[in-house]
Order: sequence, then structure tokens, then C-alpha cells
Amino acid sequence: MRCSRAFIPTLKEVPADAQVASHIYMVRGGFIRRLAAGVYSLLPLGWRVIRKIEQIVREEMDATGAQELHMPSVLPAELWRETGRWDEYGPLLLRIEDRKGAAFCFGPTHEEVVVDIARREIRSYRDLPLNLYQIQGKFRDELRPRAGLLRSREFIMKDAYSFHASAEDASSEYARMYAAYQRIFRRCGLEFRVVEADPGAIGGNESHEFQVLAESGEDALVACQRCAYAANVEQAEVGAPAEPGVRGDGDLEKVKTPGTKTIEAVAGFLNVAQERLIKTMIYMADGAPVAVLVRGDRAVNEVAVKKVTGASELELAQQEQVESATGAPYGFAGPVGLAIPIYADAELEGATGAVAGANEADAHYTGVSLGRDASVRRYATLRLAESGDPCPRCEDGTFELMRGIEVGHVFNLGTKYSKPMAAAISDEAGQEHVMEMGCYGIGITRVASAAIEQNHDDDGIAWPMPIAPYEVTLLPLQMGDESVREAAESLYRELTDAGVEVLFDDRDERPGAKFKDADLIGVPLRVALGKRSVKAGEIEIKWRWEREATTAPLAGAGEAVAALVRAERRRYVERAAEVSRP
RNA sequence: CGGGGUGUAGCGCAGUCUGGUAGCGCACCUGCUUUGGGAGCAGGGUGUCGGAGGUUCAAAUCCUCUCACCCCGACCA
Repeated sequence: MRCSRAFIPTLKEVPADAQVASHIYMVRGGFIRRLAAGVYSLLPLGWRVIRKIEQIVREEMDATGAQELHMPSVLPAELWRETGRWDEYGPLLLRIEDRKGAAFCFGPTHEEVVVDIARREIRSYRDLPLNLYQIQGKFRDELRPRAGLLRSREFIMKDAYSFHASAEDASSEYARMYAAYQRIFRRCGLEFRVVEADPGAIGGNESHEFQVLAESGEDALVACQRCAYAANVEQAEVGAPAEPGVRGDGDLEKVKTPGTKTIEAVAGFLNVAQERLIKTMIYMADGAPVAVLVRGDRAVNEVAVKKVTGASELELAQQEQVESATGAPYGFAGPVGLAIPIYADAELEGATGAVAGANEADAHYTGVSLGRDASVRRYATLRLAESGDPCPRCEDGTFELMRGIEVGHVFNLGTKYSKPMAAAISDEAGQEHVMEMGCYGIGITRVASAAIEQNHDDDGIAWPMPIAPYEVTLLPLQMGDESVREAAESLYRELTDAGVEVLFDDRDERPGAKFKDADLIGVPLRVALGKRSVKAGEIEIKWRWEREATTAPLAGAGEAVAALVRAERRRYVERAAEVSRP
């Protein structure tokens, strides 16, 4: 592509509404433009990147035997009512009406549609297994879209849905998808970590997230420094503490603590460490209040609370609910004499000499011994994992905290959708039963953003070659100089003929402008030639992520550069090939 | 949904407090010079001041309503 004819509107200044690198550089580099909050146009450069990612995904999916299809984006409400998600999905669903007033939504995901297809067409176990996938735009009316394509409302996603006659078969498909995802992200040149995720109350049994490691990631992860265990903090188990976290002396005693509504204030007022306090949080579990106890310096893990209480809806109690449950104003809840069910973090088992709220205004207890003074229904790991916590899977491994961007998610669904939608097959014995399902998503547009978060510097993007908009950018530094122009033109022809994707900056711009734009756009291999180099019979070659350029003879430059490109392509394919296809 | 903030030229912003001819930088157009890291000089303004209503002789500026966008929060009793 010739820059003189290309639509690549680059910007010198940082757009006012962008804060993260991927958003800034996608806008500045002319990859995307915003149309509304969380809604973007993909300009030619951005679209090329998306298509590259799609193609990698497509090849790896097809290699597993999955088949691509396309589904509607406007979906009828009745389908969503069958699974109950018309109501459950809440404000995330963009609802629309047709001219007759019939209700539709813009598809945020397509389980309902694909199950509808499957239940109509599939009758026998002989038709299974089947894996259907789509790569298309979806819309979720996010609470807060942000950071460009990292969390947008309209986005492009690959979603695969598999159908099986048995749970065992679903499990082996899960393993195939897991491997395919590793290959896909390796081919995209991403550094990622697979983490255990929350299979949730869905009744699913397995779920993993593929997280691209980046400072700007929205998800907090913990990873064991010794073994392979990694998990979303919300999902992370924590190894058993060596000894009770709170140990102290003293008898139960009520003390006045006027106005101390926070852990910090109580600790300061009584002059004790925060870890000597018992934090009492009141939650509404399916509408009924429960108390959750953690050490004063810890945070509650709501996913864990949900699991231990078996609640399907869990939210922090409102101020009034706290008052009616504890009989005390907001800020003085404690386990002693509390009438509602109490769940405590494992770390508090055997706690003595602790400080806790007294369930009355301006008072706390000191010398609390949980076993003696309160009736705890159950001890379990209820706190959020932190850096340095013991690993639950291995001996003396500890957690390291990192941030990630979720780019893929694999899910063993069980019969969550097939059951309410009555998607059944007959088995060998002629018995009807509901199909087992799995679903497997990849955020295509998010992959592009994540790649930039991981591969950029102060000047712009440094795309991994497999997903770069072009493989080589060719910069003739003086278009006015005939020898330079002719050398560049013939090199452009040679490379293009060799199957290399070249962005040829044939604009009549000054060298500085060309270098700046090239760095911004982030094409991995830069080939520059100017009066000086042509006279010396040389070209200048520089990888985007390297500091220094090298030179190569102008004679035979086309073949030399093409060879570099082929080698670079091969690197990623080889890395992917290390993961075998089960 | 709660809190904070911003809407003025294609982009980034000043002007608003204290009402009085709409500005700056970049970009863009013309010309000349320039050409290895976003060139210099000269000339050119391309604008429903987010929208509607109101106050006033006069509104970007004051008042009311409204729309859009951004940031933080929506778990630490």
C-alpha cells in the first residue's frame, strides 16, 4: 500500500478522552475513530489488524474440526425469555422494538440462538459432537465503557459453542479448545497466563480465562511462584494459614469507642494493630442477612461467600438492613451475640483476644475469643488472596499479584442452556437426554488492544508481526531524489511480489515526519533508504522494538528483507506448534 | 445509579469569574525556500462557542432546562 493513497489519518496530539496506551495509539495511529461512547469505527489500518487476528483464530478453530457460521445480530426476546436471561441480563441488554412493537435485543452473546439451531436440527447422538463458531460484532450496554477497544460496548468476538452426547465428550472438547487457545495467543505474539476462573452458579464444572499480562489490565490475578496455579483473585483459593491469625489474651470486655466506624478508626482509637480486629460485614444472601468475618486488614471475597452460603444473589447490606440485623447503628457490627448466620474466614479459626463491634452504638468488645463468644456456622477461606499468601496447590509456594486483560474464556456449560430450551437427543438405547454443552469466547477487538498494551513505547506501537497491519514499512527519505525514488519503487515491487505486506511511504514528506509516523503505527520491520544510503549501495533495516538499525546491500535487498520477514513469521508459528492438538 | 469534570475551528486548548467586534498552537490552503527524527518565512479563518429557552441595548460569558463525552465510585460497617 502506498501512503500517498492510503487512508491513515495520524494525529500529533493525544486525544483528550484517551488515557491508556492502546487507546491513545489506536486513535493517534489512525486505526480507530470514536462514534459514540464505547462505539468505534475501525479504519483501514485497524480493520487489517482485526482481520489478521480473525484469520489466526479461524485457522486454529478449523483445525479442531469446529465449523464457522454466522448468526443474526438482532435477536427476538422470546428466545431470551426461554432461558430467563431476558430479565437476568438486565441493563446490559440493548433492547429494541420493531415497527409492530415486538421486543428484540442486539445480541450480546449467542447461546440462545445456537441452541435453537441445534435443537431443531439435531436429534441423534450420531450427529454429535458438533462445534459451531461465529466471529462477529456483539453489543453489551456496559456500565462503563472505557479505554477504547479494551472495554467497548460494540466489539468483535469469536464465540464457539459445542454440543455433546456425554459429559466426557464435552470434557475432551474442552481440552481441545484449551489447546487451540494457547496456540492462538502464541501465534498472536502475546504473553499470557491461563487462570482458573469462576464456573459460577451455572453448574458448569470447568472454566479458564486466558489473561494477557499488562499493567493496565482490569483483572487482578494471583499466580503461584512455584507451581502452575494461577487464578483470578476473586476465584483464588488460599492455602491454610500456619497458625491462627489473631492471638491475644484477655477476657471479653466492652469498651467505649465513640464515633469509630471504620477499622482504621477503631485500631487507632484502641491503639491496636488492624490485624487484631475482626471485620464484620453484613451481606444479604438471597434476601436474608448473614455476617461475614475476616481479619481487620483483609478484604472479603464475595465469590467465596456466595459459594459457602449457597446464595445465588449476594450483595452488601444497605445501612438500614445492617441496623435491623445487628440492632446497632452502621459501623458497630460484631459477632458476639449476633443472631444471624455467621461465616468466618479460616484465618480466624481459634482467634483469641480480638477486637470486634459490640452491636451497639459507640462500643466494641476487646478480648473476643471467637470459639467462646460467638457461634460461627462455618469457617472457610472467605478473604481475597493477596501477594505473599500461601499457594493452595503446592508446598511453600506463595502468590504473586499481577494484572491481566481477559482475552479468552473457555467454559464447560453442562446443560445450563440445553435444559431450559429442551435441546435433546436420543442415545443408542433410544433414550432422550439433554445435550451437554461448552462455550469458548475470544475478544477479537480486545486482543488488538491487549497486544498494544503489551507492545508499545513512548513513540508508539510495536506490533508482533502476525497481527501487524503491514509486515514491512518502506521509507524513501527523499522522494524528490530520483535515485532514491527508483530504488524504493523497485524494492517495493520486489517485496510485494515476494508476498510481503508492505506499507510504502511514498509521500513527499520530510524524513522526520515519516520516521515519526512509522514508529507510531508500529509496523515491525522498517526499511529506510535515503540519498546517502543509496549512494553507498545500502539500505537501512530496523526492527521496531530494537534501538539500532543495521545496514544491508541494496543489491539483493528484496530477497534479504523477504527472508527476514519469513523468519519472523516462522518464529510465532513454531512457538504455537509447541502446543500439541489433543 | 452516586460524586467530580469537560463541551469554543479537523485536533489540543485560552477566553467565561468581571456581558461589549471569537482567539492561540498544530493541522489545512497558496507561494518561495528547505529535506536523515513531526521544517522556515509570507499570506489565507475554514466557527450554529453542544442544543433549547430566558435575562439584557448587547450573551461563548449570567439564569433555567437538556444532550453528549471523560474520570472516580458503586466491596472494607
